[in-house]
Amino acid sequence: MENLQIHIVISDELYTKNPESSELGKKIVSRSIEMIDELGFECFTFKKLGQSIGSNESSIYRYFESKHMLLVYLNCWYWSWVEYKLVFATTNLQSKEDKLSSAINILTRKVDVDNSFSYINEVILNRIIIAESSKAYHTKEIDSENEKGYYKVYKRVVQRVSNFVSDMNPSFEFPHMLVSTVIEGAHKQRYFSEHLPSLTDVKEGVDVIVKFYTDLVFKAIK
Amino acid sequence: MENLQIHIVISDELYTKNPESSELGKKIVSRSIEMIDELGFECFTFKKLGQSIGSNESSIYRYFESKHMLLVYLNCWYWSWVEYKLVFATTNLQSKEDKLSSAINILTRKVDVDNSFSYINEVILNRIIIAESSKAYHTKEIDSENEKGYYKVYKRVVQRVSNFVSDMNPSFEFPHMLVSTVIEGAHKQRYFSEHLPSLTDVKEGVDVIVKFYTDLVFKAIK
DNA sequence: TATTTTTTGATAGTATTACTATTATATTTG
DNA sequence: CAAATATAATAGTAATACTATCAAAAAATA
Repeated sequence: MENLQIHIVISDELYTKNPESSELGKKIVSRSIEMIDELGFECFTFKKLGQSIGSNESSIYRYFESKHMLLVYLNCWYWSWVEYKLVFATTNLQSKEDKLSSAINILTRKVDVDNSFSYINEVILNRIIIAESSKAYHTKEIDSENEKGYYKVYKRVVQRVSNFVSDMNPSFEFPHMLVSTVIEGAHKQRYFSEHLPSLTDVKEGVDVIVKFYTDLVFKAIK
Repeated sequence: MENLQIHIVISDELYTKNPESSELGKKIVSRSIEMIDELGFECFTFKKLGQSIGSNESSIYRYFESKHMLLVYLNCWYWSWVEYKLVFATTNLQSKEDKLSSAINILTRKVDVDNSFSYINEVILNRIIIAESSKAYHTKEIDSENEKGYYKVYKRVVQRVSNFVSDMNPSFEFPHMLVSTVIEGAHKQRYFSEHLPSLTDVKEGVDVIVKFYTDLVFKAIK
């Protein structure tokens, strides 16, 4: 893919000070992605992050209210990026089948390097979204946070692909369920294939996840 | 369902002292289910649990090493109970279709009261499994804990239903992926329907989740 | 260039968590 | 009734997830 220097804009409700507005802010985001991946979300702390980037804990709190909000921010960044990929890949496609299968491909494939967004490593970000993102919304605050719009990008991605499903088969009753099942399922399968492989049918070397979910969708809506 | 007083046996690696061996132990389990549901796993602590059951924090630690291990225990109890339901519902069924659709029904339906297990409320337990169980295995310790067998019951449930899938269509390549997608998907859809309804197509009153996943499976393996 | 404003760093402090350790007191069992 | 076991009470620890304050550095502006 080309190196378009595109900018992903994140709603200012998700941060206290925009991390894109300074070098320190970008360092906080990029290093936090690496550290959450290395340590897991539970063991990751702002203190450790500060030490690792040669900055102070209190400075990080000036960008993000809490590590929870940082995870919400990363989640939003990730889905904005997926949405961009999705729109980019499906615009100008003529056939409805191609649009849908291209969308499923984007949602279920293994993420590879994208140099359009310099300070964020999408491969690692994808790994932490798979492993940790559910901790952002499996909390007692989900309803109030949803009202504040924290998850609207994710919902928009589901809506876009649901529209492709409905375009193919307008009488199919469950497009949103199908699409959210595919997205969440593909993530789970990648996690399982690494840690609980008997819950999958992934063979070494071959990436069957895209194929599995593509077949599933096209058969479901037939 | 009949009131068979059946006993679910949990591997002794999951507790320090068997909670079924005393009144206090049973109280710990039953009240912890309620409290995790009320407070969420993050805000639930052994101290609060102790206060609530009129017992001491240190006494609870004598049964469970940590609140993480308690969650693993509850997870295991839940899947052992599902496995029992599954075997009970499918034994003696003659047709392969009936076996599979009965299994999908067990895995995706809304749980209702079961008085066979006196001190555990399965309705609430189901709710916390949906909302909190992923926190048990989305940790950095997953691989070592999997080796210790903490997730073997869940894997056995997936295996059993995968066998039904393979019985129906021996050439279907991805039975485990299909079954784990259905189980995880149905849980997610129940969570979404309550908190992020735009990710689903659930209408008030009607339970479409069972129908959706049943259709999905039968179309997938055709 | 000087001054003001903004940003960052350093330090200290708090309440809570997730435990461990010790000892005393009940309760059960032989 | 004695011995063993289970539970309760209390204290203590290191770490977490912050907040508050103030000084120093850097950037913006006059």
